[in-house]
Amino acid sequence: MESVFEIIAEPNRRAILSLLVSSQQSVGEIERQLRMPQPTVSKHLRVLREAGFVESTVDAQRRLYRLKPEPLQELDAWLAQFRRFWSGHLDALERHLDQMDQLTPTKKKTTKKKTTRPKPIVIKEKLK
Amino acid sequence: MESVFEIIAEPNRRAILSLLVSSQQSVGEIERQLRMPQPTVSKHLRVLREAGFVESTVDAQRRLYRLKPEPLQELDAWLAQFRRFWSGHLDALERHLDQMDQLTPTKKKTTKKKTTRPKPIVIKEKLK
DNA sequence: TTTATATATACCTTGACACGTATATGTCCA
DNA sequence: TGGACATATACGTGTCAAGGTATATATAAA
Repeated sequence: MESVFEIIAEPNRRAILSLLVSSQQSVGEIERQLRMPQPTVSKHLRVLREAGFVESTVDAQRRLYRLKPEPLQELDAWLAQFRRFWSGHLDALERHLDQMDQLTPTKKKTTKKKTTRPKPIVIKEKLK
Repeated sequence: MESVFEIIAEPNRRAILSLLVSSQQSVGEIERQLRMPQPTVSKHLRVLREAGFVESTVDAQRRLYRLKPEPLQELDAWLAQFRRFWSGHLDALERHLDQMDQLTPTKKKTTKKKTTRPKPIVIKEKLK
């Protein structure tokens, strides 16, 4: 369980991270919101903590976990080398994501209206 | 091997992706540059192909593999939810990355000069 | 101090996947 | 047509991580 990549490969861990993005949570709160057994939550939190994704503070019996930015920024840094590449493929991105929307229906099937999606940010910096 | 995240969890696959970012490569070229056995390369390429990370064209006996942007963009999209969060922690990022530099010595230990690093891009768009 | 609540950890089992070795498939060239 | 070259796949093996169940630790509350 070395790399950032292996850590986020686990869906439950990603769920925990996404949950913590809004605010810090106790183990019990995570447990309830994600409907996973308490030992599972604790074990994943341990992995996340040891990898630097989260940190915790003690509040009586509770432990409050909150997000730490560095590992995710590291992931972002890795991804940077590809941004230059895909800047030439923005149209393909639109098609791909719109297709994802089709496959994951949101509310009800109304008339297909053109999805307004924020333009991706293209980074132009020079990469080694 | 469902998700994008599991695909890139494997170091050799990440190496292949990084290699393909410059230009398309044949299996043999990848094999030589990354010094991994040919079946290993082929198997990883298969995984990458089935997950949409790469595509190949036939050139006589060779197969030329090139990058496709969509899955990596999907990863980028997932990461987006955290950017707003870490925009308040830019200083911590600097410290973290500079620390990484320390641990991975580049040329020789000269006097510590302030590393010039391009400012991270902060995305201000609204996220659900 | 007992009991309840909150969290962490130990142990076991299972399954997935990465690797190595061998071989199959396919294309070029002599 | 028969090898040489390039790539893909099949099979057996070992490792490792995730889950379940049980239990340990620690703090609050009665």
